[in-house]
Amino acid sequence: MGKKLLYQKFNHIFDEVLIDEIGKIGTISTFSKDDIIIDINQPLQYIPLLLSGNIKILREDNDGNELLIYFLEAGETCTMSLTCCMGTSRSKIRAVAEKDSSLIMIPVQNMQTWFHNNESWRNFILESYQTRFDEMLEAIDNLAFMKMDERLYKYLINKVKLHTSNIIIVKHQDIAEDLHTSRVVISRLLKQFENENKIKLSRNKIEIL
Amino acid sequence: MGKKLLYQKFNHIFDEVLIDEIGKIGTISTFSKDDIIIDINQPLQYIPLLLSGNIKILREDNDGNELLIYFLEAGETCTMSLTCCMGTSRSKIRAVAEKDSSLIMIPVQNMQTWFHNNESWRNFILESYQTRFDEMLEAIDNLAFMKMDERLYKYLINKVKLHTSNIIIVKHQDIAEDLHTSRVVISRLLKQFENENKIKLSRNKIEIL
DNA sequence: TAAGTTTTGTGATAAATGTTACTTATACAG
DNA sequence: CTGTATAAGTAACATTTATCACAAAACTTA
Repeated sequence: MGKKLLYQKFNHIFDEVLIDEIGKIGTISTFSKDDIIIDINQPLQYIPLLLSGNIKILREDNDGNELLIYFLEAGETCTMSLTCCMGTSRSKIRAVAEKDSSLIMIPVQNMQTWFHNNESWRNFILESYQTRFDEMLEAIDNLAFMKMDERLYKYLINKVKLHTSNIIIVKHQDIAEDLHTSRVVISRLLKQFENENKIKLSRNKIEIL
Repeated sequence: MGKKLLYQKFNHIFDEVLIDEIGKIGTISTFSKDDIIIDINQPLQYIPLLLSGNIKILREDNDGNELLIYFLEAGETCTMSLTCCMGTSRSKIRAVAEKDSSLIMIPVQNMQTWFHNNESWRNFILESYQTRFDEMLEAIDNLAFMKMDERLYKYLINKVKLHTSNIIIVKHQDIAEDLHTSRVVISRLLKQFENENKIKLSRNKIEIL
């Protein structure tokens, strides 16, 4: 089942030899919504490829406050902790399942071998870095050039795309944590959006109009 | 002369075959302080390797306001616009010479060939991505978790390291542009640092104590 | 040497965000 | 069905940052 998903999602990225090898070596893992997949400072022994679901990548400050950097989606380039590509031992980010997700975990040792021996893996790694790099640039832009209301609205639009639904189930507190701000600020801005007919609010639920 | 620098800076990173080839194909360019090396939306046809000097990498918002993302230094991994590694046609960042710098420009076509044929180049590219990725994470942390005074102080410390001098020649307006804030805010914070005996101020000059 | 220009510092005010407290509404558990 | 817990909205106030205006000091140019 998982191997089937692997083929389905990656057959246009990896050559068949590599897919077979990944299928043999990799371990399928499933995570429920809100499960921590990788934690900060956790030793990295696997490269996870996302088969289904989606994942949010977070940074943490010295006081334990978090910030969402970007979301990962299935089927797309989904190297999560890019430090693992280099065999660096500990994660600098936290990966949390945004919804129920399944991944195939590949032992890190193979990464280097494939990197030298397999052209499709090399291209995949390079493309993953590039995609992540672009998303980091976007995260920097959001923080440096946007006010909180703009960041919030963009966040809501991203959630809608991710869940392919105009209604997102989320608490104001959760949004505040992702955006590294206070719950009151988020409640105020959301109310303002409602007054501007951009969204409709209910408890635990936001509908983007 | 430039070829000598190339050997000196990169002989422990690249194998000899690659260094020779870079020396043959590459064009040495020199830039003066404040020269624009790569501009935003500029078509990318070369991969620049930094031989000497240092460079600052900037983002720009829709109104033309800039933000410093990170500095590049010579001899270290110095892939500047990582998009060029993928043959992406236009730059998303602006690269400006922080001090007089020299670079060797490699036509982009070779990048892909070497990437598949040369292990030392592959390792170099991978390591460059990783280094830049770490610096982007740091830029995100600075923006999300730090107040302007902390960012400013860190900026000053970085400048000191870059120029290997406790005295940096810079205008308040330039700092304000790098940190994407207003000149008045920077002048006030610097004055406060002086009052706290962290720095000593003169016109066009700051000495870190 | 004087005039002009540039840089810096300060004051006043505004806007954005953060924090604390509290009330109200809604969902959940027994 | 009721009590409790949780989530959301609002008020008041504080802090940080941004903007505008202007004066003073220092540097440059003629």
